Amino acid sequence: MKLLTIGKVAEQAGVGIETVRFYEREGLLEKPTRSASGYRQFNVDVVKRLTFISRAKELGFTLKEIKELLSLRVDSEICCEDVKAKVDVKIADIESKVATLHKIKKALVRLSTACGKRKQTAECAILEALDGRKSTLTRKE
Amino acid sequence: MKLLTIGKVAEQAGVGIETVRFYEREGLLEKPTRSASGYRQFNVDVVKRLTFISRAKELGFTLKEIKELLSLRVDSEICCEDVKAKVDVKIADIESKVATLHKIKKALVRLSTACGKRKQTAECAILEALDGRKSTLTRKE
DNA sequence: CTTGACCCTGTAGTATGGTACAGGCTCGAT
DNA sequence: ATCGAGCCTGTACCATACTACAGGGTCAAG
Repeated sequence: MKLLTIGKVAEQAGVGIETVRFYEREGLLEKPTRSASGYRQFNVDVVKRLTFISRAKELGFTLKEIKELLSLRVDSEICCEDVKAKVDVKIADIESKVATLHKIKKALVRLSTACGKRKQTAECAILEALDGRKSTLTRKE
Repeated sequence: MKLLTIGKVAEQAGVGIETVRFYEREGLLEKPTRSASGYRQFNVDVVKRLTFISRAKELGFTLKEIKELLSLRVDSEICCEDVKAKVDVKIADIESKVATLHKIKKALVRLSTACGKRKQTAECAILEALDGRKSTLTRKE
């Protein structure tokens, strides 16, 4: 089992060293073991976790939500019914996000194809895309 | 053409009054006309714009990116080639987001169905979902 | 055995996206 | 005419998610 220093982990995950320490403080990464001199010794799989966090952030999940997503796995060995309920909420969340993205994309595609053909039709396409529908995303209180 | 006060606009869009003023300052909403006494007079379509901003935010777009998305429509009458290029970048962006969401969703579905059946198989599903793929999302520098 | 790259803790500062006053004017119903 | 709800500007503050020191210890190559 290979152990990495914080610098290696950060580099491989494409994040800053301070960010790794920050995530550790915030409980998104579990506390690593320490060398005799106090250096953090990370397991390689932390890189994967960091990558996941970065992606999830790009998708509009907050660190709090990401922490929940990540904890689903750990908790799943404890109380399965609860976890299933939580997971299903997240799934609905994601489906809603995907649906909204599809609408925006459709509007953009319309804009793109209209470009250079009939300019007038493209007007307001983006705004119209989401017209009238109420968001079903769970509120971040 | 109906004009609305800031309070009405905020209420109808489900955001705070301060938020509307903030977006105006940041250039996400164009400066509304003013009444003799200085009250803002918003056109009804601002509600739509505000709703769009809220949704887009949930999808991980920054206000800066949202501003760009919204400006695509206005600019489209000015320089079409440029706009098309920008729009196409946004489309690729969205496709990448959707793809990542699908992966996370798949992992969650796996977790959900595994729940209560074979507990062991669900382990790490979420992390494995995104393993090894590099994000193609455009960086927010 | 030194020197430079790397690590430690702790604290402070930054950017983003709001949110909350303070202090004051306005509008409309009574 | 007056009183409360609503609007104005301006400034200050907040949470989130980092980012950047300061001041000091560690490790390994030469």
